[in-house]
Amino acid sequence: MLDNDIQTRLLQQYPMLRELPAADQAELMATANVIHLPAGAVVFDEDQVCQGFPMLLSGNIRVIKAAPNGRELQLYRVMPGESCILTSSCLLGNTRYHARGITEQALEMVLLPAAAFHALLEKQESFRGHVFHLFSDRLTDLMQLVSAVAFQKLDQRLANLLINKPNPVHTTHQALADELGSAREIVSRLLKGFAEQGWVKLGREQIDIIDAAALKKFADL
Amino acid sequence: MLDNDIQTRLLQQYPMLRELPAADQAELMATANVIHLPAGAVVFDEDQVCQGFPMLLSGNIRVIKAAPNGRELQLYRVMPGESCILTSSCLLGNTRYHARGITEQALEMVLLPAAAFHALLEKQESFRGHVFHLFSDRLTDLMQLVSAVAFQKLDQRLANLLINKPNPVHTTHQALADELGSAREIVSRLLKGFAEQGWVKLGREQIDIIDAAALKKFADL
DNA sequence: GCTGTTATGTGATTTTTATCACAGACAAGC
DNA sequence: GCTTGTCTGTGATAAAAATCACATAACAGC
Repeated sequence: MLDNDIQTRLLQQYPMLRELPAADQAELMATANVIHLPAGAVVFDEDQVCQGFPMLLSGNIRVIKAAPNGRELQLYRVMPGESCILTSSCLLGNTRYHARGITEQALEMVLLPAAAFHALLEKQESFRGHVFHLFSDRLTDLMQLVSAVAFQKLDQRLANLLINKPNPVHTTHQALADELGSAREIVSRLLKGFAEQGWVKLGREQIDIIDAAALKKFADL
Repeated sequence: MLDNDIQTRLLQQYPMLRELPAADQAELMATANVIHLPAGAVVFDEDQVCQGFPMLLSGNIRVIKAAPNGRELQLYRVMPGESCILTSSCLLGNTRYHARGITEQALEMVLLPAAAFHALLEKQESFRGHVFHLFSDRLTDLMQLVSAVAFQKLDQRLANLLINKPNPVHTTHQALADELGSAREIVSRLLKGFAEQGWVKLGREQIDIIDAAALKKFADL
């Protein structure tokens, strides 16, 4: 059972829930539960069964594919208000997870149990539409990812990654490598190259983007 | 309007349609149309709007991402009885295609117009379930693809590709390269390596797999 | 048979990415 | 201050893939 504060915030992040008939909304609030996780926690992992449909209130989840040798590749991030295509897929197809979800910052989320999710999906056209729209958006991202990994050089992918982050980029080279599915040294060297071009300025856990236009141009060369 | 022969074959390939109420089934048969395409035809392309939901009777579609430099990568194949996740996604999210679909052999398919697709999805739980199950399966494939492209070496991916095709593999090195997103020369050389190991025997447009077990072992090393 | 087309083999070379092995730099805590 | 741990820079190599440039081989149609 969700308390009042949580309910308010849930409706703020997922306004589609407001469109539910009062009874359904009440039932949702009664059957869902809140989950708190610290940063770096594993939300779900490869081959695990899916527990329910997550709706994020704060924090976010990095969904990654881990390679046996310790390298990883980020598939996408789930932010508050968004949905996790993998979870939807598991729930719809009754399959297991094929990736790992890790909290980036401390996470607060409402988990709608599988049965309730299915019931809502069945009854409520608006809910369904919303879920599938999110689903479709994410698939588009995944396609771009495949194409980038297959055809683009790492330097272009890195440039693209940088310009899609808020300007002084506050992160480590290792974290960037993990998003790209590569190794830290490579990222360091490529960044050095960018710095020599005058496109960025490097600092500890910080990258200042000086010439975003040049980066952009380089990224989709 | 579909003729009787087509209707019969459609129901054979997509038995889920039998579960529809007679009226809905009749309407579907009335609004859908048959499309014939020769081998190598473009069924849909990047940035195109989605026309409807395809159901294949014979032939198949290769769904690929094309790189600007002429290289390509196969995302998946659609066979009779299956559905195209990209099309579903476009229809659900009202977005455009993000890949290209090309017929491999001559194609015969029934196209359910977008409006009819949405109506069925709305009304018929069984239809919905089926569509989403296929959706989910395909997503799993896509995840495996991302992970393979990101982490596996080409020789392993090639080995894996070979053992998943009917034995004597009848295809060209270029076609294999296109499936893998690589270049023909590389595939030729790797195949030569396999032949030297005694795993395959090479011929023109034909690869005989002699030691599938060894290939398999090598593939998921 | 000859001819054009498509498929394959292969050497030489370059580019890109990965790996290993440290050295230095910076920050936080004592 | 010093110590410890994390982050970054960098050289040396190696490995994997891509690219270029042809040579040969097989087949298809006259």
